Parts: sequence; structure tokens; C-alpha cells
Amino acid sequence: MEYNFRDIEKKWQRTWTEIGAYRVSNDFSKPKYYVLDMFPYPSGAGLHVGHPLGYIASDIYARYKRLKGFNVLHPMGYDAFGLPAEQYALETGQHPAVTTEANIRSFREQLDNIGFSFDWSREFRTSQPDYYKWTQWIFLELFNSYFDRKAGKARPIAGLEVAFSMEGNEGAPCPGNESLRFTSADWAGYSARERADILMQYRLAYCGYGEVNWCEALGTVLANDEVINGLSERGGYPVVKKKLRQWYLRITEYADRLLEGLERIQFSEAMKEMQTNWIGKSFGANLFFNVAGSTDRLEVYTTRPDTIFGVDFLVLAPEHELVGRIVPADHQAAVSAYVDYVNSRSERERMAEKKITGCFTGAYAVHPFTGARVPIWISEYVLAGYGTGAIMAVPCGDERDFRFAQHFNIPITNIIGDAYTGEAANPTKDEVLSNSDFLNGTVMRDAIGVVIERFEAMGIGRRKVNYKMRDAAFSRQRYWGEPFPIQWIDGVATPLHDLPLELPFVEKYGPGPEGEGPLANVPAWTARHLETNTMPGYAGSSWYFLRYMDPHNAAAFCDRRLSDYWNQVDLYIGGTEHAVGHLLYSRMWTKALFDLEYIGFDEPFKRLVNQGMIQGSSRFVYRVRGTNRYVSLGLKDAYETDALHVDVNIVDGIELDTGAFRRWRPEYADAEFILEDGKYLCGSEVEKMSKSKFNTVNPNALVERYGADTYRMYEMFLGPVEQSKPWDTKGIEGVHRFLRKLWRLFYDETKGALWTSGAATPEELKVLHKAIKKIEEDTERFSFNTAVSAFMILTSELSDLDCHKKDVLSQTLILLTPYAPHVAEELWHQLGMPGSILDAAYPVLNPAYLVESSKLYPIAINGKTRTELDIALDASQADIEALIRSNEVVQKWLDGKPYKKVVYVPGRMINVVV
RNA sequence: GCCCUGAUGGUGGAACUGGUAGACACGCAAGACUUAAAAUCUUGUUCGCCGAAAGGCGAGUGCGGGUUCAACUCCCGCUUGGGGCACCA
Repeated sequence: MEYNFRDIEKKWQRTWTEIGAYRVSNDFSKPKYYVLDMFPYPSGAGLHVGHPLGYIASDIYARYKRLKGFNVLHPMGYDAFGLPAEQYALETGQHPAVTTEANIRSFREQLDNIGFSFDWSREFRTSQPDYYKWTQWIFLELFNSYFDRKAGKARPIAGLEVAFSMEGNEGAPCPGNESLRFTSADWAGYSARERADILMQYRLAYCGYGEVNWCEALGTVLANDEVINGLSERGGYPVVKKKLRQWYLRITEYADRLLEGLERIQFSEAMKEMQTNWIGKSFGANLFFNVAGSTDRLEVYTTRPDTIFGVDFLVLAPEHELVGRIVPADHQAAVSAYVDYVNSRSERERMAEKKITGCFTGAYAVHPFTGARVPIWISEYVLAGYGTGAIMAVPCGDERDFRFAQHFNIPITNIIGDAYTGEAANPTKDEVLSNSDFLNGTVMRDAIGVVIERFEAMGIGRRKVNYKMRDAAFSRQRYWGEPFPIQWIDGVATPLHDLPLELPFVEKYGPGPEGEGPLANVPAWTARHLETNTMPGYAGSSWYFLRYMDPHNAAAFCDRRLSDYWNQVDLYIGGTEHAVGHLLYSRMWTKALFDLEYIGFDEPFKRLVNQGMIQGSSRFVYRVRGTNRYVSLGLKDAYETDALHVDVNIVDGIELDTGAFRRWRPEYADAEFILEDGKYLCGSEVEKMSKSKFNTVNPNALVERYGADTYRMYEMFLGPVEQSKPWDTKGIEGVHRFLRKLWRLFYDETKGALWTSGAATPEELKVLHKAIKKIEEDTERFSFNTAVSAFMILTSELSDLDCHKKDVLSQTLILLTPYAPHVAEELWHQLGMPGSILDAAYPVLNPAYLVESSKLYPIAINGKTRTELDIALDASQADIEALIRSNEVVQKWLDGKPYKKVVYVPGRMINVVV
């Protein structure tokens, strides 16, 4: 019997689906394990070999855990709302629901080919009403909550209203407006509208005016993580700052808990680092400077109060509110010209050019200790949105301040002696201060606290922590997203309780009037004064891992008993591209749901593994300019050529199949080739895998040719899951050869079935248990490439021993099940084993079979290996030394001289030091 | 500029806590079977030198130092690929 993988794989895929082999029950009596992949956005491009990498890894782990007796939740679904489907709809007029559905179907077909163990009975799309009903519900929970800073957690906003009526906002400073103060009497006197406006500034999901990233081409705002270098992440269109009414998530209130939580979860250092940088916590102080000849006070934020005596000027952001008040008449014209100039520059230009620009305001501040007049400047390098929008400039210690001072010829004060050369700023914290009055002789690091205390005592400053992270923009002027369950009644946002608020069907997806979304064109919608924005792509993905636990629940987003059982995602697999988007938002939502006591854990993902990117390996042909002649790589320098991408699938290594090239496209039918050594060699380059570069490899083609089992194992064999690498199909033959070799342990072409029922020999058991140990360890630590090697070794060792014992073979098959489930199940049944191998018990390692009485030890002289000796495992140091003295080979190396000492590392090696 | 991460044969990679570097696989070479091809199998394959061979000697994990009986692994200083952040005071 032959290894007919096509029939075998089809047969078992069908059988497993029919009997619901992957359906997971909520069996509380079993230990659980939750393995999750980042669910895909169903784009129209289809899968290439890079996509399934993470899915294969998670599938192996999920199957392994199942064999180990865990109740494994391993679901899949679709992140189906989002911009690309809508852009496509705008271009073609096809409804996003239609294209999304078609994409999902072809996506699913490709996935099914590979033989994943997803429990499809739990599947959902974020765009289906019975799912987004709960996205809307959670939004309202956030809307109806505020962050209690004393308790450090979210609470229902109703409690806040009670507090306001009793003691005003004394105990709860307003996160949206730090200077807002009111008493219980004030509160009692406010109108309903005024109360609503105040409460809005406390809500975790709130509506407000703010500078947003507006993308004209896409007709919508974008969150900070969706803007890259002043361009939209999707499409690369320009993005400008614009003031608009928007919905936000008050994620800044969770900044500290998001940082603290990182210590309790297993994310890679790089991932934690990215989140930490994004949150950008810094410790410093807010200090007040009096403006000379005015009652105005200017508040700056600094992390380096120790450099207070090095302040040579202050800089305000051009948008700073004081700019309108402090500028004397004779400087008015210059200042407004500069402000106009700044406003005329797009975010993109500003980032690209980074020129030193600025303007003296004509006003001065008074140094709080020396009383000196300090000039006040404005410049675009100071950002209005960070800190207080104003800084104290210390050119000798800060690079930007230094360049600014040089550019405008502002004299620089040196407070660190020789450590400042006058050539560049020195940002050290470890120098001793000089030229600094009461701080002279103090190390800068220690002076920080001293100065803050002095400021606090004088009542002109206080300790302050700042974050780079902003509240997350949560509304989009788009159609294809969750509608906000909000109705505007007399200017007050009022929650709708009849959920879901379904997305109406529209024929046109163009933007509404005045920067509003397409829903503003729906009369039935605007008649009810419903919010016309929709939620961003990350809304649905911020909590989807909870829905898999209880996907069909119509009464709750997830039953508490089920979330208590399934709990955190034990293993989450996906790419690094979501480091500061999805992974931060879902952590925040989880914390909020935890605070409101809907779930019992406050971090969603216990362990995150980032699969590497599979890059494409592109091939090029060189066309002689103006002709249809193509010159081979080595000869191309003799001609003037253009490099053209050529389909990697018609190139073997770098050798072009010239016939296939002529057939590839009509314009190449008459191509002529200038060959070297009778071959046409292509150029190559590693690039992102994409259709336009003709470097994509479709998994279907490989599955068709080698089978899903070979394909799965080969993707793993390629290298560590976390590592990025260019795809190379060369070598898949080796894995395929292994599976055929395994098959030949069971069947011989002429002799037929080979398995025997006798008892395994000690030698055979040793081979088997060595493999159990290695494969289990490798699988456990996600080293799937070395596990595949271990299978290859096991197979050839069994083959060498001519071992066909049913007992040994069946255990080998169980080991193999996570990696190559189809062939394992088939042979399991051929052997006549009971039940499905999917539910077999993982082989138990018996260390007894690995114990040896003696071992070949490498003997080294001064670290240099010279020979090997068979040494009893229970040998003592004295035994070893006696052996060294009596061994001829060693003595020959020692040349009769005595040694200094013998280092004996039991189980490892022996080193003789001379 | 700052932070993270990697660099090992012709190639992908292995070496987990410092303990025989190059497992496993690809490729290549030679051979067996075959009319031939495919498939399969066997042997060899880090480099250099010596040897008919068995084998031996030396070097070797990006570069230069160091610690150690012993370094791919730890420390210091560089070179370089990849990723992230970037006027955040």
C-alpha cells in the first residue's frame, strides 16, 4: 500500500467534520487551555505561505495540549468590519457585506485544506448584529463608567453623580479638565445640559472636541497608531490635524495599570518595550514662571528641574493660549506671521523637514530664583499637546535647546563645568552642578528632588507625571463599522437600550456633509438624531476572545461562569504589527470589564508569541532596453537593461524556465535569451510577499503536490516560528521523504503490512523514549523545527533497528499527531487501534529507558578534546583521576607529566588541566 | 539619534543552565539498482595542510580584546542586517 496523501487527507478532513471532532464542550471538570490566533481580516488577496505560519504553530500546540488531557479552546473567526472593504465598495459599488462574505468563503477553503483543528461551531464575524450588539453594549458600559483615581479602577458613573450632589467634585478631579472645580451647591444649580457636559468629561468613552488626525483622502479620522510619518497606515494618504467632535476612549486613565500589567504577562521584551514607549511615562515637575510686567504665570513641564539655573529662555508652542496675551505690540506682526507659517505647514512637511524655526515674543519671564529676565520664544518644536505646551530651555543640557540657541544666537549658560564643551549639549545626570546657587556641588540626579521640594515650598511648582499616550480616537466617518448606540437629544448623548442598533443598508458609501460619515445621508437615521459616526476597526477586536467562550449567548456578551472557566487566553499568536493598537486596546477593555466585575481577570493574554514574517524571495530578469531580449544575470553588465519581476514559480532556484517564461504572458512569447553556460540565471532579492512582485507562493499548490501534512511540517521545519525569513520551497522534498519513510515502517510495497505484535526490545524502547522526551520538550518550548528533526531521527533509527512493533509504532503516531494529523490518524486505524488518535493519551515518558550504566565521555586536555572514555555513571572524582592516571592514551598526551587538576562535570565531560 | 533583535558551512538552521560546534534537512559529489528516467538506497561533504588509506595536525561561530580548566554562549569596544520610536521637554 502506498502513501496516498491526497485520499488520506480528504478522507479524514471529511470524517472529522462529520463527527464534529473539533467541537469543544464547556466541561468544567477538565483542566482548560485556551489557544488563540489573531483573527484575520478577510481581505480579497487570499492566503500566501506567510499567513498560515502562526496558525500551524497554534494548531500543533492546541492538538498537543488536547493529547495531554486538556480541554482545549481553539477557535477562529473574522474581523470583518473595516476600511478596505469600504474602499473597495466605493470603487466598485459592491456592498461590503457581499465582498466580505466572498472573501471569507475563499479564505475558509484555503484554511480547510491545511487541516486545522478549529472549532468552527464557535465562529463569528465582528460584523454580524448578534456580535456587535455586545460591542455596542460594552461601549455603553464604558460610556456609563468613569475612572476612580483613588480606587484606581473604573466605576459606574451613577455613583459619581451621587458624590457630586453631596460634595461636588472635591474627591474626583476631572480628567477632561483638570482645573474644573464645583461644589455640591454648584451641582444642584446646574441645568441638565450642564450636568451632562460635565459628566461627559469623566466618562471612559466620551465625546469631545479635539485635534484629530484627519485623512482627507479616506474621509475619516484615524487613531495615532494608524498614522505613520504623517501618512495614513492604510493607503499612505496625507493626514492633517483638525479640530472635530469625536468619540474617544479614556485609555490614558489606564496608563499606569497598562504598564504594571506588563510585568505579569509573557510578552517578548520587544513587545513590552514598544508598549512602554507608546505609553511614554516620564517623571518631572510642572513649574510656574511669572511673566515680567504682567500677572500671567507661565507653566512649564520639565523632567530636569535640577537644571533650573541653566535656563536661558522659555519656549511656548505656537498654539499656546498665552501667546495671544503676552506679546507686546511691537512684536505682534512678527509673531502672527510665524504662527501663520506654522499653520500652513502640514504634519508631513514638519516631520520631513525638521527645520529649526521660531520667533521671539518680545516678552520675558522672571527666573524664580535669580530674578533674571528670561526671554520667551515660540517654536513648533514645542508641542501643544504634551505636558503644558511650554518648556524651559537649557541649551547646555538638551540637544534641541542647544541647536535652537545656536541658531538664534542666544547666549548659553554652563552649569556643568568641563562636562560642557560648547560644541554640543550634554544631557548627563551624573555631573556636579556649578553656577547654580544653592545647588552648587550637588550631583544633578540628586538635585532633582531638592529643586522640586523648593518649588513646592514656594508654591510655584509640583511633582508631575506625564504620558505620551493620548486618549484613543474612537469614531470614524465611515459606513462599514458598528453604529454607536447613541441618540442626541437636545445636544445630550443618550444611550439606546434596544440593542443591537443595526447598521442600515445603503447603496452609496460617500461621505456625509461637513465631515460626517455616510450614515448622515440616511434620512431614517438622521431623523432620529442618531450618531452618524461608526466605531473603528479595533472596537470589535478588543473583546472577541471573550465571545468564543460563549458565542451564541443572546442574554450576555459571555456568561460569567464560562469566562471564569476558560479565563485568560493561555497562548496568543499573531504578528508584531498590533503591538500598540489591538494589543493595547484589548488590554484596556479587559481591565474595564474586570473593574465592572463582568469578568474575573484583568489581562486578556497570558502569553503572546509573535510569529515572524515570511518574506518573498523575488526573481528578476534583465531586459535589454528597447528590445525583447533578456540577458542572464552574469552578463547583464555588458548591456543597458531594466530589471523586471518574474513569477518565482517558473524559476528553479535562480535558473529561469525559459519555455514557461515565454508561455507566462503574451508579450514574452517571442522573448530571446542571452544565456550563460546554457542557462538563464535570474537576479534575486528579499522583499515583502506581494502579488505585484510575483513572489507569492500559494499554500494550495504545495498542499496539492505534497499534502497538508508535509506542508505543515515543512513550514515548521523552516526555522523558529518567531523568526522572519524568506520563503524557499527547496527542501520541502526532505520533509515529504520523511513521511514516506515513516509510511514504510508500516507498509512495504511488495510485502504489505509490516507491523508485528511482539514486545519491544530495550533498544527500541530507548529510541522511542528518547524521542518522547525530545519532542515533548521541543513542543512545549515552541521549538517546532527541532521537533521535526527529532521525528526524522526517530524514523531512521526505528528503520535501522528494523522495528515494526505495533506498540512502538502506535506511540510514534501519537507523538506525530499534532504535526501531521492526517497520516497519523490513517495509520492509527490501519494498525487497528481503537477510537480516534485525536483523543489518544500522549505517551508517558519512562526515564528508566534512558538510563545508562556508562557513557562515552570526551576527555579534554586544557579544554582541547583528545579522546573518549567509557565511564560508569556513578564514578566519583577519585575514580576519574585513577582512570586518568592509568589510561595510556591520556598519559601519552600528558607526556608523563603530572596534571594540576581534573575537572569532572558528571554527564558532560572531563577536562584535565596541566 | 534612541531602544530592541539578529550575525554559525554552498543554503535553511541545531547546540536549552558555559562542557565533543555544525544535529536535522537542502544542495553537491561518488556509487548501487535501472535499457533509460523517476523513485529508492549507500557513502562523503566546515576550511587548510599531511597521508594510498586508516588516520593525523592546524584554524574556525561578523571583527578586536578580556574572564575561565573550558566561550557560539559571559564581559568590554567595534562592524553590519532586520524591526520599533523619533522634536514627548
